[in-house]
Amino acid sequence: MDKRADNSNPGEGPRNRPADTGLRVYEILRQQAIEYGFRPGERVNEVKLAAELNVSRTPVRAALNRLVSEGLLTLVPNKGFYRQPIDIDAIRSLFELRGAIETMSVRLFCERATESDIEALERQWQDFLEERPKLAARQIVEHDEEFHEAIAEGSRNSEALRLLRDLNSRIRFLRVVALERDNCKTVTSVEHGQILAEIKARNTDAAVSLMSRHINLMLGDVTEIAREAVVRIYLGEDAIA
Amino acid sequence: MDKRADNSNPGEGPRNRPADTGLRVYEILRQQAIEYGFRPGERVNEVKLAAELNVSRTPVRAALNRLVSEGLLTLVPNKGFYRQPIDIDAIRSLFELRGAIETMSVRLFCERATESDIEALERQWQDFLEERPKLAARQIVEHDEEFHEAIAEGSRNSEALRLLRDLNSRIRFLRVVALERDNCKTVTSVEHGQILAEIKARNTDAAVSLMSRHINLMLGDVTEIAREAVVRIYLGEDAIA
DNA sequence: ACACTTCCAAGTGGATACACTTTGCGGTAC
DNA sequence: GTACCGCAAAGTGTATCCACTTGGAAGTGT
Repeated sequence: MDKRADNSNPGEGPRNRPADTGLRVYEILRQQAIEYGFRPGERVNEVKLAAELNVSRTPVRAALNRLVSEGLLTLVPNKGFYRQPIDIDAIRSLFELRGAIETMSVRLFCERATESDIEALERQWQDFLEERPKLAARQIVEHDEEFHEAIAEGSRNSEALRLLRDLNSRIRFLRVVALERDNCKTVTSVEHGQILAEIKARNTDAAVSLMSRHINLMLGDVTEIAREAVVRIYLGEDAIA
Repeated sequence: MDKRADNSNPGEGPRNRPADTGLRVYEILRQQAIEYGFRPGERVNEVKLAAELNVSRTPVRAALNRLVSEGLLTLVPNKGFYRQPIDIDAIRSLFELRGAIETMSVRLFCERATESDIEALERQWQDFLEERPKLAARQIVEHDEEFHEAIAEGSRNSEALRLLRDLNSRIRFLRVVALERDNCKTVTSVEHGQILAEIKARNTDAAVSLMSRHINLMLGDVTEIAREAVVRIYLGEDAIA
């Protein structure tokens, strides 16, 4: 049976564009991996995935291969792909690494950003301030990521930006969990305001040290956060309540 | 025709272990990409590669997909895989990024390394000192990478180590070219010695600033190095002489 | 009852088949 | 001579097929 959608009838319709199923599958699986739709340590069943997505195993395998290089999965020969387990050391490493990237970024941003870069950053920050009360934890984290990624972008270092996006997606789940656990008591936006002020004054060192503190705040709680995350993964959303 | 090796005759031989062709192909192609066996910007022909390696397109595509996520290739839908072009800004970004990782690593190394970590590092450095005169540029670069990777390892940050290895392989070619151009005038090992001394004294700040200088040395010449690299890629080894 | 072997189902890894897209070349109309 | 059309070769993207590995359940002997 042809698994492809029902537009096999001739005459009209946008026709099959098989070329983009690859991208589509990749994005779905990436999202699923990030959100721990695959449980940590769990084996990923290619056949089942292919069936769920109504495609063959080929694009599934292509996507999984890429996710291996992104650090989300591992591949055990003759066994298959496994979601990377939650490893406290690895998580700590990721947060530390993010700290190093961000401090570099803010330093370079101070040196290289144009006035309009700074204006854009400030506008983004103010929009966030307004919207924040209405937002769920996950959206707050995403906005936070955008702020930091904007800085990385203004730092004119394309590789740092790329890496930061990677790191962010790998720790997003944990940050959301942490934020929900704290009942959103985190003061992200205030600190962003302070950093912004120093950036505007081009006080590189002050901005860098603020950023460093801002990022490393979470390092102490990594173990607790990871524990909470495991609960969430295995018991679902409402386990917290 | 069956492309597999001639051990199809029954009775003996280690039999086909088709499982590891995937890994083999991946490593070969990765090496080839790193060394610019694929020219920058060039399209990678899957069929030709598969034929050269005597495998089908499947493992080739798997490897290429992973190399996309490693930043060595890009994928253009319906066109194919392309070797990432040599882009001055991207290269500068990579060197900057490496600087950030290395300074973090040496800082954490000073804080976390055991005495035996330090002893091992020193032994490694001295071995390098002895061998260095006999070594070609490429081997020198590889030894240099090992020194820095040992520091990253001692910093107890697995992700930084992983990333550093990635970055190193992506800039290795350029570093080899730079070293050959300079007629090996670079004073890597002396600087390594200085860094080592500060590490042994656990002078974190001094070690960090030495490292920072050590890494950023090359940043100024990036444009020149890239130009030289292009010559090498297109004209072969002896173009320099 | 327990250990050992055998065999089968599930699943991965690789090869091949096939559909679609791109591209360059040659022919034709103007 | 030039612009356009169409066709065919080359090559990518997906599906399917087959070989091999793994793991476990059922069966057998002690």
